[in-house]
Amino acid sequence: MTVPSPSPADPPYLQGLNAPQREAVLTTEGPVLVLAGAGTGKTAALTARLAHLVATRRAFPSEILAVTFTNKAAREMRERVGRMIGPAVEGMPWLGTFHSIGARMLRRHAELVGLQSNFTILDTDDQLRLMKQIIQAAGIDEKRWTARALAALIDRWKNKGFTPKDVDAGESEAFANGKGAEIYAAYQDRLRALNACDFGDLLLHMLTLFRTDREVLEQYQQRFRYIMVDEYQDTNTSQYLWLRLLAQTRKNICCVGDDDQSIYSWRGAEVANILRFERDFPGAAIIRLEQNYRSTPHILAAASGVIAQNGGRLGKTLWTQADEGEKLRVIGVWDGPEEARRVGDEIEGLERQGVRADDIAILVRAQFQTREFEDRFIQIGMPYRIVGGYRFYERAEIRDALAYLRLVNQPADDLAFERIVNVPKRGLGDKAVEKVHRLARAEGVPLSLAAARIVDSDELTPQARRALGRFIGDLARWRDLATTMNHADLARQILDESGYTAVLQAERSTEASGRLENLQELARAMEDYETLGAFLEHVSLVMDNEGAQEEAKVTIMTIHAAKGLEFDTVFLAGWEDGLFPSQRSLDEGGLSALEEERRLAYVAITRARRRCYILHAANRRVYGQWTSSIPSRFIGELPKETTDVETTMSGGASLWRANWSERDDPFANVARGSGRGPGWQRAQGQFTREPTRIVEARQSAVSLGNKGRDDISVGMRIFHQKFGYGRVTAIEGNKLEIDFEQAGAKRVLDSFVSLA
DNA sequence: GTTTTTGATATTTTT
DNA sequence: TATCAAAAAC
Repeated sequence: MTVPSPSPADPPYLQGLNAPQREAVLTTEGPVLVLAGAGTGKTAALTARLAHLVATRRAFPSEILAVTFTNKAAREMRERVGRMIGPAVEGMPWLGTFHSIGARMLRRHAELVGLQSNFTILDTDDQLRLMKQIIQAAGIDEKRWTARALAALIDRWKNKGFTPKDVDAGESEAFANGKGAEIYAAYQDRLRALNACDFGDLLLHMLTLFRTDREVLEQYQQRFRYIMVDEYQDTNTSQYLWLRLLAQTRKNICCVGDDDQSIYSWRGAEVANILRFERDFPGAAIIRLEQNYRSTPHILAAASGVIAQNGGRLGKTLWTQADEGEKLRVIGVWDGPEEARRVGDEIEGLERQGVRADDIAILVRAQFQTREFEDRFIQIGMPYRIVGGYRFYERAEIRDALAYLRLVNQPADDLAFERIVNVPKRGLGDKAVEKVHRLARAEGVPLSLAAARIVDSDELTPQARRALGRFIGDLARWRDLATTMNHADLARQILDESGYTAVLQAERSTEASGRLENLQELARAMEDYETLGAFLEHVSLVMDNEGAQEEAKVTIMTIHAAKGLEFDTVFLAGWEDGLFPSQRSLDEGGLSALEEERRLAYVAITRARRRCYILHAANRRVYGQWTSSIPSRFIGELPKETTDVETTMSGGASLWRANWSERDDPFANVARGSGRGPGWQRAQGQFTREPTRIVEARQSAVSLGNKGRDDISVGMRIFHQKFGYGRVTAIEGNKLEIDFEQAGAKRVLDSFVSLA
């Protein structure tokens, strides 16, 4: 296809796009694969394409299926398309994540798979608790086959598009004493009885329907004139089959992705899907977006140098018109704390040069690495933000409150019932709940119904009977109120009348007051939704909540969480063999696991616009044990001319090297011999060393401190934002040593505490 | 029925 | 080293 050159007559959505981007927009008919490298304006092309389809009346907005993986990506696309085509974007019900679209479809056809349309969407936590019950019922050794492992197994099957019938005997044999498929079937039966489904089901149920019910499939094939898929490299088999069925008749499917950024294979993503696109859709147009608008040539060269070590790539050559910029800096330090200190120092230096904290990110391989930085930043008073960790809707108090609401919304939700039947404590222990369980099983009814019946009998002790009766009565009343009352107010009333708030108020700790605030925030968030059902759906599908971004902060997060983001300055911490690439990927998984780690390295480097620091430490504490390690092999793959290497160890490179020299390392010969064997790094790990020098360094830093405030003295009780209440045990300049009631002994800056 | 003690167990986590 | 869940003690 010939690509029109830019002209003033271009519609607005084409302006500012380069030639390949235009081609991606204008090639509307037939299958299209857009290979979009990091920072090549993928989203711009995708949204313009959507606008183009609507503007040229090729399809109504409601006839376009546009799927993403994250809510964030979906939201962003909706906003950008809205800016181009105006309010017509409101009529795009089929722009969303795989799961939200799957849920929307499934609610319309729920009865065809044996569910009611108000089914509950279970999260991982519910899933696990359910699995535990099934394991017990099946009489399987819980130690050998944990609920976690079996849930993961079923997840994997669902990702592959397997229903219990499709699990072949060989695979079933290998798990849970050959009961794999049986457990899977039992799990599905339970879900149906609970009128619930898990994340995998949102796709799998629809896939099954598409396969078995021609009418349903044709209805959607007819409707979707055009299909667009973002991050195609992350699709799993079930999603792939789902898409292929939908695209079968019209074949207007446009997939955008980057095989080099496939980092979710452990979540079921199949890079193969993108690699074989041409075979699946013969005659597909392949468009490469290779002009990078994000990073400097040095950063691109470094990223390319690393990813070039991988085999089986579709291959892209990123280029840029940007100025050369700074080289990457590879910094070797003695240990984890020094790494954090060093990064803190660099950031302070950058801020003095006018770099804003929002433009800086620290990316780590694993969540536990964030702690070292958190400790340091609290100490020096640097504002930071940790992305990931617990999310709002995963907090215990929120999940409790949600369980109440779920039970009001859907009486058959046994998992919700179990969660809160004795929360807050109302004297209904295992014994009482067990009786309700038995009755429910015997009569084949939900727990809440069984509970209502058992209250009318003399099965329970008078105390339990009274408590359960009250609970059931409350539930009935709330359900009644739900028909008339605004649901946010209902939530507040439920929390009050159940005694949940009272218990927290009685607790009087910082934690408890935080929880109360969270609950208030929950009720407030409910006001944004039309119905209780709509709110619960939102919660199930959107596990994150965006808190308002107040002040400029440095962001600390995992590389996985950083995918799709960009920052001026990026610090990549912990580039050591065994941590990154992870020990797991070195021990098992073979070449493909290592290559995924390498793609992760590629993603990490390409997050940087202008400056990229890579750090590695000689010693690190892992699970409380000091472990020494060598720089990541990925550092060796960085092209020499793009990097500056330095080490901050006072002893210089010799000391650094001494750490694994033959002089005191019994495994040195193994190490030098193979250098690549999977086992030797672990052997290296046995060799530990206590870094006494660090303690001295800390003390000297303290003595340099300012003179501090004069309203605090030893023995005073103070309050700290993060650590709560504590007593001052020592003062050194502006630094305080405090014995916190909750957090134990910590060293903090005096400006961060207030008098209690 | 609730609280304390022990003990095993640890990546990445879009939905 | 922390955490979280199951077992034991209260």
